[in-house]
Amino acid sequence: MNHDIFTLQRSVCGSIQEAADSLGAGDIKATLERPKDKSHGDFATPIAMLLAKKLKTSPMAIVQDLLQKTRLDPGLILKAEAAAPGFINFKIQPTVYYSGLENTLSQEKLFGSNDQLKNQKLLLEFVSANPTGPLNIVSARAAALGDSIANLLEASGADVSREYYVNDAGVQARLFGESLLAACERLGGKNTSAPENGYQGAYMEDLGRTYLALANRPEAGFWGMDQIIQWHKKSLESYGVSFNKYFSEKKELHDTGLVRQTIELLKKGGLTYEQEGALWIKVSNFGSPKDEVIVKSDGQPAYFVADIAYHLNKFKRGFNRVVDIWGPDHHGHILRMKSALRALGCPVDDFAVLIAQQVNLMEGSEKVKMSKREGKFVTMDELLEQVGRDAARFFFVMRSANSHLDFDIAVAKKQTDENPVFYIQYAHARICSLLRRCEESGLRPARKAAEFVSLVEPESFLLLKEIMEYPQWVVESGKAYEPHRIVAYLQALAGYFHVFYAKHRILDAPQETARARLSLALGVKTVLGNALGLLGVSAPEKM
RNA sequence: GCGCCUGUAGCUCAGUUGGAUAGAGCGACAGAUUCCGAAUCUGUAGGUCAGAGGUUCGAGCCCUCUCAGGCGCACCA
Repeated sequence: MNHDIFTLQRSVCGSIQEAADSLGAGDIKATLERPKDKSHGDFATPIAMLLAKKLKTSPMAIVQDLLQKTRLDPGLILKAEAAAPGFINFKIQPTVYYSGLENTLSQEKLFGSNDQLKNQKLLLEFVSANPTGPLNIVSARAAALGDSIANLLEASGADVSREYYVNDAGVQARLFGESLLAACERLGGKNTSAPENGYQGAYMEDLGRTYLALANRPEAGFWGMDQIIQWHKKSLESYGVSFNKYFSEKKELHDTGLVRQTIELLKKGGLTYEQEGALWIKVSNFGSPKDEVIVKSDGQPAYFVADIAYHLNKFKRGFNRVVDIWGPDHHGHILRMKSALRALGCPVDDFAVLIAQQVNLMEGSEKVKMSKREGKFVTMDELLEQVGRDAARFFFVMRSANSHLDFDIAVAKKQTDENPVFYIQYAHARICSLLRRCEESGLRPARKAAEFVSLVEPESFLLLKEIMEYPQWVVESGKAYEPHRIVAYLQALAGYFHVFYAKHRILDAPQETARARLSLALGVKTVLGNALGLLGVSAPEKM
C-alpha cells in the first residue's frame, strides 16, 4: 500500500480522537504537530494538556489513559510514548516512509498535487498596476507573490482565476491622454510640458513617436494605456506570469452601466447621503473610520464606487473566495472596501486583501535611490535584466508579504553561496549529475518500497520524512497565502541532501544500497523540481 | 490626532496559527577534498524575542499600555 502524509495523519489523529472522546473530550480536537526537536519522534499530540483542564486531572495521567485506550495501527506506528509535560510522541514505521518514497517516484511531476482545496473557486487579483508607465519593483513583488500563491492553490486542487484590473478610466485616463499629446507636441519641436500630476519621462516620448506614426489615430489616452498594458503583458510573460483576464474598468464597469447600477443599489439601500454637492457612502456605520465620496460634485463617479462595483461583480461571477494583492499605499483602503461590501451584504469573510509591502532595493549596504531621472532600477524589466528571473522571483517570495523587503541586487546577482537560490538549484543540479553518471554505468534507481530497506541512516530518514511531508507544505502555505514557507522548506530539504551527500557515498556503495540511495536522491530531485516550479524558478540540470 | 505594517544573533529574516532547550542564511573565526559537482560539508562565537504589565498548565506568538521605524488618512486612482 502506498502511504501519503494525509492518510497517515488522518489515521493517527482518528485513533487519538476516538480514545479522547471516550474520556469525554467534548469539542476538543486531536491535532498532530512536528516536534521541533527531532529526537522526540516524528509526530506529537498535545491533546492531553488540553484535556487536563476539562477533566480536572494531570496531563500525564491523561496521557497514560489515552495510551491505554488508543488503538493504533501497528502497520503505521512503531512506538507511542508519553513525554512531560503531557505530550504523546509517535514514531512512524520505517516502511511507511519507504512506501512514501515509492509513491513520490511513481507520481513524479504530480507529486505534491492534492485535492485538499478542491471545493475552492478562487479569484486572485494582483499586479493591477496603473497603465500609465512601466511596471515597478512593487509590482514585480506582487507578481511573484500572486503567481506563486495561485500555483500553490492550484496544486491543492483549487480552481484559481488570475485577474489583472486595468485602471483605464477617470481623471487618470484623461491626464494620461493629455500627457501623451503633450509629448507628441514636444516631438514636434514645441515646448509643451505635461499637465500637472501628468506623466512624463522618456517612455512617454517613445509612445508619442509610435502614436504619431499611426495612419489613423484613435483617442490618445485609451490607445496609450492599451499600449502600456501590452508592455506589462510582455514584462510579466518574461517573468513567467500570465493572467486569465485583464479586466478593464472602462469597458466592463463604466460602459456596461455596472457603476451606475451600483450607485443606484447603494441609494436604494439607504446607504448614501448628499453633502456639498457630492454623494457619500455611509461606510462609517460598517467599521470604516470615515464616510467616502462615491459621486463627485462634478457628477463623475469616484474611484471607490467603481472598485465596489468591481468587487460585487467578482462575487456575482460565482467565486467563493476573493483575494486581492495590493500595494503598500493601499492598505488604508482595505477597511472601507470591507465596510462597503458588508453594507451590501457580501460575504466579507470570504474576501481577503494581502499587502505586498514596500521593497527597498539595496546594493550591498547602500540603498539604491529610486530616481526616474537617474534611471536606476525603477522598472521591473531593469531588475530582471540585472538579476535574472530565477533570483528575482525567488527573492520576492523568500520573505512574508507583509514584511518590508530589502532586496540586495548585489547578492541576487552573485552566483556564490551568498545567494540562497543557488544553494537549492545546486542540490538539484548535483543530483542530475549523479543520474547522468548512472546512465553511463547502467545503475538504475530502485522503485519499490521493499527495495529501500537499506536506507537506515538518520540522514536518510530526514530526507524520507521531508519528502513525504511535501504535499502538506503545499497545502499549508497555499491556505495561508504564504509562499515563503515553501522557500523555507526548500532550503531545509536542499540542506538535508547536501549533508547526506557529504556523509554517504551513493554510486560506489554496495549495489542494493546504491540503488536505494539513488532513489532517495531522485525523490529529492523530484520534490525540488516541483516546488521550484510552483515558485516560477527553474530547476537546472547543470549549472 | 486616527489607522495599518514592522521591531527576534553583527546583517537579512524564519518561527508550522499557543507547545518541549528560540532557529536559518550571510558575515566572523577554526577546520574538511588522492573519491559521485567544495556553488558543498563540520565546528566555534553570537539573544533581556524593543520595553512594561496581563491572560494560562505553557507566550516570540493572544490582550492592554509605552517606545522606535515605515506607510496611509483627497470630491487622485
